Amino acid sequence: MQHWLIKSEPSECAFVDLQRRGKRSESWSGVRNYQARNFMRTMQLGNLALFYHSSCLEPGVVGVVAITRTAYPDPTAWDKASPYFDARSSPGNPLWDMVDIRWHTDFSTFVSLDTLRADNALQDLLILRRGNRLSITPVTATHFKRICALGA
DNA sequence: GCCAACGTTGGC
DNA sequence: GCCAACGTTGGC
Repeated sequence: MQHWLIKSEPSECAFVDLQRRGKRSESWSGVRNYQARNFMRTMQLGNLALFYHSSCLEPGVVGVVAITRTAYPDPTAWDKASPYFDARSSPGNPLWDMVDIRWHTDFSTFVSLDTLRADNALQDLLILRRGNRLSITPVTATHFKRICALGA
C-alpha cells in the first residue's frame, strides 16, 4: 500500500480541525498543481498520509490521516467566489480533483522539520529536497514507519 | 519581509 | 519549442 505526505497551512486546515471532526471526513480541495493532482489520482481508499504543517512557526508532522474517498472533481475550481477558482475547469470538463480525508492517528510527539532533517534514515524523503514545493508526495513504507516511530 | 527554488505563462 | 518574466511556496 502506498503512503503519502500532505502539506497544509494550519491557518487553512490544521490537524486539530480534523481531530474535531472525528470520523467525519473532510474534502481535501484546492490542489492546483498537476504533479500533486496526478499523485492524488493514484491515491487509494484506506491509504494513510502523514499530515504536515507548513508555512507556520513550527513546520512538521503532527499526525496521520486516512484517504476515505478517491479522487473526484473539485467543485471549488468553478466557484467564482473561491480563492481556488480556475476558469478552465467546469462541471462538464473538470480539471482539478480532490479526495476526502479523515483523522486517523495522533502523534504524541510532534516531529519537526528539524527532526526529519536530522534523521539519517530519512535523507531521501522528498519533502527534504531543496526547493520542494509539492503539497502531496509519496512516502515509502520505510519512511512512513520511521516517522510514525518518531512521533509515537 | 526576504529570497531561493520551482511551476506556469505567453511572446516569439 | 524556447525562454524570460512572473507568481507561488515555504523556510527562515
